[in-house]
Amino acid sequence: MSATISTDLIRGHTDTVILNILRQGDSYGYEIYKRILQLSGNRYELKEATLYTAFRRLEKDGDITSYWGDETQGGRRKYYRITAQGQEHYAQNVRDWDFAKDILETLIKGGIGDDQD
Amino acid sequence: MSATISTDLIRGHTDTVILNILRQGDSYGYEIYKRILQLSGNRYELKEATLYTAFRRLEKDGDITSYWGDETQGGRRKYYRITAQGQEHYAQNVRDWDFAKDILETLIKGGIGDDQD
DNA sequence: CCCAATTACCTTGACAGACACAGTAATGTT
DNA sequence: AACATTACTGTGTCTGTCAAGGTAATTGGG
Repeated sequence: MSATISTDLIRGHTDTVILNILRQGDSYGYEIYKRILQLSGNRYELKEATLYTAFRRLEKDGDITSYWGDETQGGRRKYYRITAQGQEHYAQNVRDWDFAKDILETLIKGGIGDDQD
Repeated sequence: MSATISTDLIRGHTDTVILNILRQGDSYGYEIYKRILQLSGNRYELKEATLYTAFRRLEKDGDITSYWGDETQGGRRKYYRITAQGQEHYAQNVRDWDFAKDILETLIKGGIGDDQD
């Protein structure tokens, strides 16, 4: 892996990243893990512990549901599906991110004369 | 305050925000607190506990130094000054943010056909 | 002149998200 | 047979943020 993203820069975005992948169709843990690596060009690895912790959280909150795949042979797979509520939360999270991004830019790079409102 | 930024979206950026303000000149806690409110257009309030925690961390790490103001009368003020190392860390943090931002955009909004590398 | 608001600093304890580490179990490859 | 890979799970730890609490001086309004 080349340069990587620090933990704290991704923090709080994990759920949104997972919901975004599930918007494109049901998937399971290991596939999502691989997909995130691929989408980030090997620059961000969402650790498995973090991923499965997020699944519990999202399912408890009603943003996703899960079901076991019917692989009669081969490793069992637990599939996750985004719910209508999850779709709404995803959309809200994206709005929050777009909103926060601009303010962060100002706070991080802004200086004299950049006052708001 | 109108809409606000969630804690987790700002997490990990606190030090960078403080360093950015100190790049523009020495300052003290309460002034920095107010400045962040102002720069964000009242959309983000860095809590005092967080601010003073960050001062300890930054000073311990050598990114800032502190000295008491010489207000002979009036409330004492503890001023903070960014060090050369702090300047370097600030620059690196900004690079990290620019880098992470693009990847985050992809992970949050990207879909099929957005593969990297 | 008193009282409330503001300025200014600080500490402690708790919480939540991310992850290191450890484990289980099946399949595929050599 | 041995090893890598796929696939899922639990436990305990670390770190940044913040709620809640505290101290003390100054300023402005009634």
